[in-house]
Amino acid sequence: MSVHHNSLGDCQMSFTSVSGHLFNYDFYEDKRKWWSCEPKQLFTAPILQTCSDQNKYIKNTLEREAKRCSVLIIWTDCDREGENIGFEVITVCRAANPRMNIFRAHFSEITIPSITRAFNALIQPNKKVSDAVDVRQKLDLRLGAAFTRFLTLELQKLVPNLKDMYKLVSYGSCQFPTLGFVVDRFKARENFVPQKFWSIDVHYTKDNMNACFNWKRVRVFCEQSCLAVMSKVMDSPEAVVTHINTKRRTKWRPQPMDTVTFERSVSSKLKINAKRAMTVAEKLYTSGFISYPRTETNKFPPELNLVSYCQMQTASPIWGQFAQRVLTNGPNPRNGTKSDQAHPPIHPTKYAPNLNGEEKRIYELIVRHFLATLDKDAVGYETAIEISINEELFALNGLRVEEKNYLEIYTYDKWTDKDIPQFNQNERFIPDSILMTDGQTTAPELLTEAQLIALMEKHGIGTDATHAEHIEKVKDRKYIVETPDRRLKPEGLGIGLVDGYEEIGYQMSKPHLRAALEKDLKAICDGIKNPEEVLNYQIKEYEKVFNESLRHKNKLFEVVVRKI
DNA sequence: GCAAGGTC
Repeated sequence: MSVHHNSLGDCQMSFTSVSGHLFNYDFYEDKRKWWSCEPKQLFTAPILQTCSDQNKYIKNTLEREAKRCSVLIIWTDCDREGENIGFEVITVCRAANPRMNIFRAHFSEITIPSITRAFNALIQPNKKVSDAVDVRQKLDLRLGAAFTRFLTLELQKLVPNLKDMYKLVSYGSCQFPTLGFVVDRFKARENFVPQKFWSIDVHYTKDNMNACFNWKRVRVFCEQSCLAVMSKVMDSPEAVVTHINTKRRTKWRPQPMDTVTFERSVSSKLKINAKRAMTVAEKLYTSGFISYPRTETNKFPPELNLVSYCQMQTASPIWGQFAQRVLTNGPNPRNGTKSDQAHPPIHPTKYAPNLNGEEKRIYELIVRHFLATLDKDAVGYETAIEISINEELFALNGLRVEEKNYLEIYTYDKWTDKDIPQFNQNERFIPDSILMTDGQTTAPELLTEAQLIALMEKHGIGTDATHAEHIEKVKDRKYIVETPDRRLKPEGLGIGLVDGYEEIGYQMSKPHLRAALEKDLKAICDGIKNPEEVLNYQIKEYEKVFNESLRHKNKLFEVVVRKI
């Protein structure tokens, strides 16, 4: 937004917009061809900012408007990338009109109170935050280009028909850790050694119900000790009820939906991939049916008019009555604690009765989730019975769901009654049977997409907008595949790359490197570290890895080639 | 033919 006046009182304003970053870093022309230089040179080769043809129109608009205005107010998202985009706008406008006064609006959602508040409390743009993004951009470009060219070209030398199988072998600071998570789980599964265990179950039929009491020690890994307990129990097999305890239990309704929750829910509950989920969400957003789908916020801002969004849903023949009930009792959101200071949680913004297919299912999930967050937790009563047989303890748990509440709308969650017979304190009985059982521990399953996204978020790999893309990329590179039961399995090339780097002593596929960078970026934002120093340090560290890859390239690629 | 981050 630019203001055509010296003060912010009585003035004319003009609004214009950008669409993501205006500029992108790239190497100069002489280094863009893959064979133009040694990949190693890309660590130090000069780089420049380029503006795509599409973005040139936006740039022209900014320049034109800047010339007519005396004040510039930046209203980009109030997150790290948003601050950087703000500075791209500032650079363009200042070049067109050096006398401009520049301000930054700080707002966390687009509601009238929030916008008004931001306008009345304009601040200065934060260069430090923007600098941190510059460091990330430059580093990602240099590392990505250098390692990707190196890996691809070297491997092509060794495997002449590589091109038929893999169009390129890439490295990226997010791709590799994403791959690493998948490989880690695969290896945990491969290397898993099952362990035998033993347990004891007590069966007793009462009130026409077969009750199975579980051993309080759950299980032991030694057959002899289980046999010892078994013989003690059989010596005097009368059970006495030692405790009866009934407790109120609640099952919590979901928290407002952020992007990661959205992707994970769609992936696990609707069996639709995260990438596809985001594409559909994008479409629902641009059609006006849902709010902005890329958000890290899981609490509703007080200014958001939940009542009106709820009201819209009362038109539905399926969940209209539920929406009405939410309105009567609340709405009563179960807020989380995360906020990206840029967007509210994902919520429906319009009733959409005419959707079909995946759009319909995804919209329905968003609405059901939204209404569920505004309702009440489910309430149940858990009865725990404890019995003692010759001093050995066994337990039986029953559940009675008293109020389903949010579960009525959030049909993806299940919480069902478990009926058990009535018992009295000190009641004695002879069990129908006391059985020693055995089993063995089972290997962890391969990762699901939902689990992988959770890991990425936990370790700071990628952003809300990019998790799904990174997963898609490592699939596209043939580092991993999706199994028929929707689990992620590494392929030979993926395992080879991870092992190859470990072989020469670098954990390129572990999340620590990216996490360390994130920490440095935070330090730049907080003014503790200098951006140039961080950049130089990071480049040097990766250059070391690169040089070692060169020095040990035989060893590195020997491992890779063996696996493909 | 490279990255990751915006966004459509």
